[in-house]
Amino acid sequence: MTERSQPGEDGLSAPTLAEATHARLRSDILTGALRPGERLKLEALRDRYDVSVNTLRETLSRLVSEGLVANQGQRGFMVVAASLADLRDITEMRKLLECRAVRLSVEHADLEWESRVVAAYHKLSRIEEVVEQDPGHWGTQLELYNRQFHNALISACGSRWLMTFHGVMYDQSLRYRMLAFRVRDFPREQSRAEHRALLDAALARDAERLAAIVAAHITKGAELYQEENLSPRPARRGPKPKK
Amino acid sequence: MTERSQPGEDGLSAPTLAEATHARLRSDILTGALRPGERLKLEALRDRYDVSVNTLRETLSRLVSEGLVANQGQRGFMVVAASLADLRDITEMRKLLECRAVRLSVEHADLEWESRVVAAYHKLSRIEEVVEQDPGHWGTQLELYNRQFHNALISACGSRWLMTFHGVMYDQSLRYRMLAFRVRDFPREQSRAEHRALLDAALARDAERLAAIVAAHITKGAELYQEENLSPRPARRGPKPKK
DNA sequence: TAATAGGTTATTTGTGAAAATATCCTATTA
DNA sequence: TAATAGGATATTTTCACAAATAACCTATTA
Repeated sequence: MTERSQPGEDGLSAPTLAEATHARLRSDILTGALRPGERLKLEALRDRYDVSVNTLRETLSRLVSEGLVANQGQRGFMVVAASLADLRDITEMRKLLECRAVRLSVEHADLEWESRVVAAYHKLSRIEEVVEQDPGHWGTQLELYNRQFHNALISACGSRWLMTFHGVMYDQSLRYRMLAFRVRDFPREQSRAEHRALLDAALARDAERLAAIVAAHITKGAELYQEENLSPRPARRGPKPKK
Repeated sequence: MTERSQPGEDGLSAPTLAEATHARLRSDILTGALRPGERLKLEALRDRYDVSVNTLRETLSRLVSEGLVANQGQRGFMVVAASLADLRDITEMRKLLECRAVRLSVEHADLEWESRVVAAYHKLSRIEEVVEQDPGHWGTQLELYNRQFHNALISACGSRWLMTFHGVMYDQSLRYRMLAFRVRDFPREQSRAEHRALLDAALARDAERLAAIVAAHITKGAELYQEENLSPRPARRGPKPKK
């Protein structure tokens, strides 16, 4: 067996192997290392992640509930397919949730919230500068700070469920963003300007303006991805699609 | 080993034991047979459901993602606690989602949708009559038809994710309803009147009115449950709460 | 040549038991 | 008496292997 992780390095690391595997698989799906529609054979995954089949099964079951893996009956697991219709659905849903959340956040705003927003913006802004000059290499770090900024904006909404559902939608949209990453370059300048506008609106505690910018930001973000590298069939080799 | 289920009785029954167990556990949590905060020891569950520990683990992991079970670290699983704050959160969330969904449904309305709504209302209405005279015995059937009616109302919204999230919130609110079932009698007449109003508004395709009634319906439903039989601690017997 | 039946392989599903970890009880000491 | 250390028990976590099922290939027939 592989050695267990350090007993509590940062106090928050997941001590169980199953949780660690869950995070790894999830990450591999979100980054596109595991492509949409790809079949997830247990033995192959066992080799790749070096854990037992049962642990994988537990992990995959959780990912099914999170909408990242599909399970159809007795024919195993696969990465959920990607489609333009799905992307549209996710985009609309994320707009609904995030707009509502920022409105609530402004309602309940306090100094703590403001500070979190400012701090998150600072990190994001800095990494954006770095990426500007060395694109490609710091992509994942930028994505992390991007998420943390959006999370900070809604962090005072006071609804655990709203945060949860928003997180799911953010993950889903992130996957589509990652799938398109290699094809088109992201319009960084425009994105930076919008983040700045979000910060300003938040500090001004202008809920309407904030929600409007959020909606526009999300819409624009989603418009970039066309169906170019979404679908790829998992390469069914059997000539028997069964009717 | 226990025998497997019939190979496809109604064409929709889950063929795998894990899925069946998932449904059973989920049902037991929603009906309150497993109380909030109750510790879910694997061996005890193994006896109760007659499946192996691994299958249970898979099942429980899925329920964690669905927000019905909590998992804290290496200390096993438990039914998620219930609280008034959580109920309020769920109620607001369900209002947001269901109102949006009925509005979209009216937008995309067609004859198929209308028929589904009418059919679901008919079933619900009939079982309501039955329950009126023999309360208590047909409770679960009423809950089933209630859910199907609400599902029919939003079934034309065109958003898979909206349906999914609404389903989660409906489950959660159902759990609270079931927890309060033994204490207070449900105001059946008022509920019936509201269902009738929902049907009328749907057939009139009046989105605004429909959304307004939905919001009121959900709010009233949630106001009934006070914190009487929510919390019950799982009876920690160890005197060492560790700081 | 197309289609089907049979057997073979690949994959999933489920079980029991071992290792790791937490919890609990008891006795010893200050 | 209170508190701590040590060992015993209970529980979770993980694995390796067996049964059940689906996928695949080949040969035989119409």
